[in-house]
Amino acid sequence: MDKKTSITIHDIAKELNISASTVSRALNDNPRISKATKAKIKSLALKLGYQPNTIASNLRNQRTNTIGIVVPLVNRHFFSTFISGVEDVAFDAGYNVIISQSKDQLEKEKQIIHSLFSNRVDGLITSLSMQTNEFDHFQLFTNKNIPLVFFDRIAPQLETNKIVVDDFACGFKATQHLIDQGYKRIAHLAGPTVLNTYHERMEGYKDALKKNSLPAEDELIIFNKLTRIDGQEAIKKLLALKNPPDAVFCGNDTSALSMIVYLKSVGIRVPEDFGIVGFSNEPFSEVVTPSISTLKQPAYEMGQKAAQLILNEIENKLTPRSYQTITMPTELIVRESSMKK
Amino acid sequence: MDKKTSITIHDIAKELNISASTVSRALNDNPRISKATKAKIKSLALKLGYQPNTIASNLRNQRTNTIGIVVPLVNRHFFSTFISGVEDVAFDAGYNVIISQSKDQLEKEKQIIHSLFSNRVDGLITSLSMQTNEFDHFQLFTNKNIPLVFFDRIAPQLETNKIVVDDFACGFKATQHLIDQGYKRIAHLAGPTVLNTYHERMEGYKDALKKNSLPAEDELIIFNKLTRIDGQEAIKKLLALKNPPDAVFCGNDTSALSMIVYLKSVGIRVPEDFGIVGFSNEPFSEVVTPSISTLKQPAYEMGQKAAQLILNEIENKLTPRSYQTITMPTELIVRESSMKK
DNA sequence: AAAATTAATGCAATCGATTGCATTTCTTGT
DNA sequence: ACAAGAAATGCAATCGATTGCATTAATTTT
Repeated sequence: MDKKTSITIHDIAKELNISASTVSRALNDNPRISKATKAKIKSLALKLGYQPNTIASNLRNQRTNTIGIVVPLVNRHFFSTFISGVEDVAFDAGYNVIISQSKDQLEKEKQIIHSLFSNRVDGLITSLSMQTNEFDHFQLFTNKNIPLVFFDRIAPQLETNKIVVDDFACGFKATQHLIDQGYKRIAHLAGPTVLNTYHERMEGYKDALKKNSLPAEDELIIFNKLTRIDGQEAIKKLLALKNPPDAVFCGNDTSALSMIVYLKSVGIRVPEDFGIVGFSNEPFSEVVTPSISTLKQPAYEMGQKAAQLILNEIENKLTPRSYQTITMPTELIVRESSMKK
Repeated sequence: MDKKTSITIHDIAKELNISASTVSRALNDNPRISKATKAKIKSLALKLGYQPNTIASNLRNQRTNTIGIVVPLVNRHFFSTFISGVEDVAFDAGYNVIISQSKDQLEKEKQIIHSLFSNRVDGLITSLSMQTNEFDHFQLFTNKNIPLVFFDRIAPQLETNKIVVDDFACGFKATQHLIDQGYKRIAHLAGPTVLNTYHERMEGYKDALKKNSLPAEDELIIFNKLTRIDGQEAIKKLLALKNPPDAVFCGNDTSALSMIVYLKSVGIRVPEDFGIVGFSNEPFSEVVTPSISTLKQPAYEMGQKAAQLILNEIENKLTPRSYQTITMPTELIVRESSMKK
């Protein structure tokens, strides 16, 4: 059972007394090979259980039909759903997907980028780690004109394709909604603003306050990494202010949830006494009590779009290249946590 | 900027007037090369921005340092967390991970398996699709003694390594717990029992009933795919029985949740009037109201274990091989949805 | 200084599939 | 029946890194 070596086109060639080139062409349906020989070759290939060696083919063809994906964490709903979208489109186009996670560490991100380059992926789709503040490692790809698509957390200074949502507008919408609901003093929990996403959300928040002639006080904006614990600490801090807020727009749903839990525990009612809006519509947001108002990003569709974009770039090597930034639609989902009215 | 071809060891060799073999050996720190030449070569490699071509290396070495993973869906918490565990261990060992999703379709699973084989992954970690009822496609791997690890949804009839939890015991624990809480008539929502996991959970459920001299009536067991809608339809059916149950052990948390939502909507109180236990401890289970009692599987640790197992197998080609089935610990997490007492 | 070791490097084949450029085989027309 | 053209197949190089077996260079021994 345990064949020492795999069946290769040479084995087939030998058995049929023809050349390996003919076998290769036959298996690729090259019109230069006669119907008869093709049939002979294919049936023998089947019989011997021939499986092409993609590595050899890749080496010769200088392409791997593989797309690399680097995300901060694969087990975060937004990212895994995005990946699912990429994977589906890629699979249908005959591409494989190699996935790595940066764990939000710049060093790991660098290592991964090098590794994927050495593996000669045909394109790279990525969202930056929280620590990423330099971009030299991406030059491996840009220098050689290997298609590169950023999504969500992008590198604004690099000329590449990008898939984003309008985080500024999202921040604005969320804040405006809280204002419309009658909340008077609105705080914001922001993530690391080196990342465009968190920065834009915050700016949208500020803009909404300004447009409504509300105070945008520094003490109302708290920066951290938006974990569960971060959310809890942030809400404690906010409630301890001389003049505490009566609503918070949170940079993600996780921190929004932990705020709700904390508020419940100290007897502050949501949404009656306090309004909360989160971000990214995690699966739990719909089902907790109170359910969390949030901004929905079309993660799966973003993945599909990213894949389409990169496949298009891979297959139609356009020169000179033009890069697009695609902004995907978002939706403010109003749920209980902010329904004061 | 746009170099036509990449730098290869031959380019380095030519520039230094030495042979490619020497360059190769130097870069791999082969002791046969003198310190001086190594230094010369490495510094030039750095200067030229040499990046090894992993494809070429893989072809020659007959190994890819790549592990394939096939799961039903990457954006399901259990699977993405498992993947995260695999990825972490694999990365530290210098391995890449190629991920595909079967979408619970047998045909897609087959295609993927072939593709991963052709890509010559060094090992394969997989959990079966819901449709998988034949296993011939895995012979590609078993025949050639390529390490194969099943997890969660395994193929009992194949001799391979396996990572599982004791689903039987889980089903038993869940049911016993409901009994202990004073529920009298306990139903079960089962997934497709071609899959060992759902089958075992059901058997555990039955066994618990028997041990407690409770009736195990056919009408109390419903089979479907455990989606949200499936859960809702199941609970409707159960409530419509002449003699309806007062508790359900659900095959997953999703269906458990949708049952809770439905029960709320018709004014049946959980856990006072009706008890619910789910399975797999989805992130939402902890935060919904009432929170869902469930069985926690150590997804991340299972991924780590699977990776360790397969790496060990890859790196110490043992013959004859011995296969192990590793049963990981689970935990019944008792929350509100079943706390009658 | 010649012989014997040891150290350092090079040659050429290999991994398996692909492909430009022959070469051979088969048709067709006259 | 034979030249000319078309059709089918083969040769050999290529993709880039690796490695067993030389070969050359440097060092030590006598």
